[in-house]
Amino acid sequence: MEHSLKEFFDRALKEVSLDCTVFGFHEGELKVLLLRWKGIDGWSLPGGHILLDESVDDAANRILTQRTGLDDVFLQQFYTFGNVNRYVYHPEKELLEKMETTFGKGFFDGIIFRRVVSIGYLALVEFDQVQPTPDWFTDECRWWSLADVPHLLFDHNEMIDRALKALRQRIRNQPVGINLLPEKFTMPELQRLYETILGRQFDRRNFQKLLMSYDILERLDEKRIGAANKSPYLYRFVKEKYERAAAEGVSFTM
Amino acid sequence: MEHSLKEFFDRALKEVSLDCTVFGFHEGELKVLLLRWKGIDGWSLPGGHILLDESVDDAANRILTQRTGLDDVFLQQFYTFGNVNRYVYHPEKELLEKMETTFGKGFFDGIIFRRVVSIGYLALVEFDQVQPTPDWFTDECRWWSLADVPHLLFDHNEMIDRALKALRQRIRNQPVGINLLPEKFTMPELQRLYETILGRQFDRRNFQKLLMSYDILERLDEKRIGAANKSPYLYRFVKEKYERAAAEGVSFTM
DNA sequence: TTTTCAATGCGTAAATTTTACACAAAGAAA
DNA sequence: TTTCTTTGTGTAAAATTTACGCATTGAAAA
Repeated sequence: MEHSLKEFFDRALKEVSLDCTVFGFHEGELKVLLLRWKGIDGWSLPGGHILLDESVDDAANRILTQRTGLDDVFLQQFYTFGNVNRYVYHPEKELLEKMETTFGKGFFDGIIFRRVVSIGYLALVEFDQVQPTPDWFTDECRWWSLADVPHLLFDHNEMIDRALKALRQRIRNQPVGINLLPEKFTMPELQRLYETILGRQFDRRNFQKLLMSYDILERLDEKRIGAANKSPYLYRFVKEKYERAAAEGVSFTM
Repeated sequence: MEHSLKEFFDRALKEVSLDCTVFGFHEGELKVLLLRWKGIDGWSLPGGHILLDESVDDAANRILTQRTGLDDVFLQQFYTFGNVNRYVYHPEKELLEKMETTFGKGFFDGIIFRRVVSIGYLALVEFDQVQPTPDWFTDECRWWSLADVPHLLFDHNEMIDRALKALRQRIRNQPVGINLLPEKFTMPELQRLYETILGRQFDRRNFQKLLMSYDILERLDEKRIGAANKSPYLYRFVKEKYERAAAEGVSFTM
């Protein structure tokens, strides 16, 4: 990493940033990945700036890989945030001062942030596969339940709200489960995922009927054992069929 | 207008721009508003840069008003374009040289465009109400039928493609007609608008049934006379009801 | 070992929504 | 007056979505 921001921004865009809302699904809850900044006491979404020779999509993938250790995940732009007062939640000046305390006087020399527009990306990852990795800028990297998300820096609470709305829209046309669940899962687990994202309950039998009608799932000869009830079958997505469905679009009508 | 770009960019973001795909509906066709640049022989979407004290949405409205003379129109962000090679279609260097020929040597002094990310906006306007107004940068301002759109500067052809896709999606959840049609219109006119946008035909009777079921249209006691056939009734959107429907979302299921 | 309890697997009937379709009437033009 | 094109209207069939019950499984409790 460079010793000064200036060196970094000689290679990157200053007025545009990119923030990822990373969703995971664990113990029947939707979680979001947040970072605690070094030096200042505040949480935010993982984000970063775009290198000059890198497309915005590439930048999103790079940042996500650096942050979660994951590659090749669902990652789509959903909205670009450009309010004048995006920084109002934590005045920039105060923030810069605190960071200079941490990183040393002169850290910001040659750099003036006039204003930053941020491109919001929505990422869906398999919770168990993620290795949250705090970096040079970050003290801590943690999953939060949506309900518990604290007051974040900048406009990042608004970003999460919009990301969730975007997710709710996209789940209706794309078979999103493959991105949030492990390789093998039961039908009730898949249903709980849908119920959690959409905030509604579905009829067990109708849900199974609809999902199977997409012809993207395969029932395995294995069952999940251990619980005090009838053991449910395990399913998995059939990759080729899934990809065709994702391209053509499904319609989740419940 | 400033005499140098530098003066302008002292007050505006350089690395972010904004381009509007402005759709209008005329003679049963979907049209898009394009500009021909002064100095260089090329067409593009109307766009511009964002002032430092102006939100991105405000900038879009300002640019659109300057360009079309219209205020208070449907205007929504749909995608942000950030490929490294966005300018590949018309190499920036060549473009700058031509512009210096037109605007005078030194026009670009103090300004280096490293790279520009552009936020795409979708605008829907009433064709007859628009007064296309070429500005200082622009030789000509003209409506083009979608099928006839020429090869545009930068990635603007791709922008129109994506804007149309976005429009097709949004027409399914928002009663978009009000933005593209004049105050009063006939049911066949409304149907033709939907058919044009979606590129499909609908049954006349089912279309009327569905649109009336939204409870946002009012049939007037007037008819459109003049054509060699039975005179169709005129309809109009009932504003309050329309706004409630737009907020809650309709579902155009055909 | 037996019983209990909670969750799963499976199929059919009812309700709702979407699609298909035909004929009479209006109005300008021939 | 006739012709021609387009509009206004309602109902039946098809498809989709919703509602719902019972037998079975497997761990835990008795």
